[in-house]
This record gives sequence, structure tokens and C-alpha cells, in this order.
Amino acid sequence: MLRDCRPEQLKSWLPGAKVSSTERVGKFILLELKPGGSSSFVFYLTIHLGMTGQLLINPRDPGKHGRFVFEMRGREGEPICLQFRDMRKFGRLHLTVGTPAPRLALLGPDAWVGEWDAGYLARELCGRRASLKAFLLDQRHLSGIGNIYSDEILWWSRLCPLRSCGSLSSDEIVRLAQEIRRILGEGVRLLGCSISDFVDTQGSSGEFQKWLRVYGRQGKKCFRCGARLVRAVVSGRGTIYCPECQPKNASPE
DNA sequence: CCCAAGTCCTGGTTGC
DNA sequence: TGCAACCAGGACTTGG
Repeated sequence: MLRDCRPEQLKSWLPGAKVSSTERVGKFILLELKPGGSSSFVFYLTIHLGMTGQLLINPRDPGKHGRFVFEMRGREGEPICLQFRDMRKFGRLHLTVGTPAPRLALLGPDAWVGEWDAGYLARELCGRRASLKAFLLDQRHLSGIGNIYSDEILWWSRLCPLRSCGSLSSDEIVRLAQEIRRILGEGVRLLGCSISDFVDTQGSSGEFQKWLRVYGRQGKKCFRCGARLVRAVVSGRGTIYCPECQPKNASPE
């Protein structure tokens, strides 16, 4: 159970605590901690990187936008420093007792490795008026998809971001489900998308940005049909798509 | 001035 | 008409 507690209370538990497990849930990083001594409860550090957050292990230099640092010891007693950097301050940390930050309970299944299928997607899409783009960004349906991957997924699925959820045929839903898993898998295989800030815990950049088909390519030619890619703002987010092979009208097929 | 990887909050709209 | 669910857009923040 989640218990209310004051920051200074949590602070007093941290020294001597052990990281008992780590997990990723959607875009959240979760550390399970057990306090030192004989206490049996657990507490959690829930981390969200926001847009520009970085989590670094033993960084070579203090960096420019350090927000917090955890000093730890490894199994052999070697020092381990975990630093959180975040230029735009959109990242979040939550320290809670008993359960992770409450917002995690609201997340849909993990879009990449979660237990869901085209049937689940069909049920979630059914009857909704919102755009496909807004749907993919809404972490309550599937968790883990952001603005870059949603545009890429929709291009590969040949679906217009402006289409309404309820307008998809079952063939289109199956296609979308396949591309969600495939594109996120590619992103992970290529170690992420380093447009400007993203690095892994070792400070290394990913490679996915080299394989982008639409994101950041407004006005350039579609790799599939050669038409000019266009930009629209959909539910407040910049959205790039091909007006030719991602048509607004449902394709007759 | 424009734009940017995310989420929360507010206020308006839709439909039962 | 009432109400809840749904949905779009602004706020937040720093920098290129």
C-alpha cells in the first residue's frame, strides 16, 4: 500500500538502502529499494526522463544540467554514481513507499513487449473520435510511444495521423499493431533515437535517427512514393506524414 | 520569431 | 437538460 510520508522521512531511509530490482514500464524507469537494517518494507524511485532527461552511470564530468546524484556501492564495494541530467526540467522523480508512483497504474500495456494484440487495439480504437496520432501518444491505451515513433509507425502503416480511431478497417488495425511492435523493436535494436539529447547510461548515442522516414523531414520527398512530406499540428504536436501514401480517406483496398 | 523527444490541467464538446 | 466521458490546446522549461 502507498503511504503518505514526508520528503525528509524518505531521505532518512535512503542511506544504506539497497536497489533490489530495476524495471522499465512504458517510458518510466523504476528502481525498487529496500532500506538498510531490519525494516521489511520497500520503496520505489520512479523516474521519467521527459524530453531531454539523461540518466548516467559514472559520468566523466559533472555536466551542465545535473539535477540529482545518487552515490552507491556495487557488489564489490566499487563506487557507482547515478546522475540525472535534464535541460528542460520536464523529467520527474517520485520516491514512494510500498508502490511505485500512482500514475503508473494508469498506463496501458507496454507497446513493445506488453501483452496485447490486434483485438485489444481494435477494442481501444472502437468508437473514438480522436485522431490516430493522439491515440498513439495517449499512454493509457499503450505505453511507451512518443512523438517520433508515432509518426514513424503511422508512415510504415500507411495511415494518416489525422484519421479518426474509429475509421480503421480490421486490416488496417492488424497492420498498425504489427508496425507498432516492429518499429519500437527497431528503435531498441538501434539503441534509441539521438536527435539532440538522448544518450544511454554510458553516455552513448543511438542510431535510430539515421533511419527516420518522416520525423524531421517536412518538405522532403517520401521514401516510398516521392511526394513531398507535409507537417500538421495534431493534438498540439508537430506531425509529419505523406499526403499521398497516408491518405486522409480510408483506402478502399 | 519559430521549433523541440512529454505530461498535466483546464475548459469545451459530444452523446447517452 | 444533466452529466460523464472524451478531446484539443495551453502551460511548463531551456535552448538552437
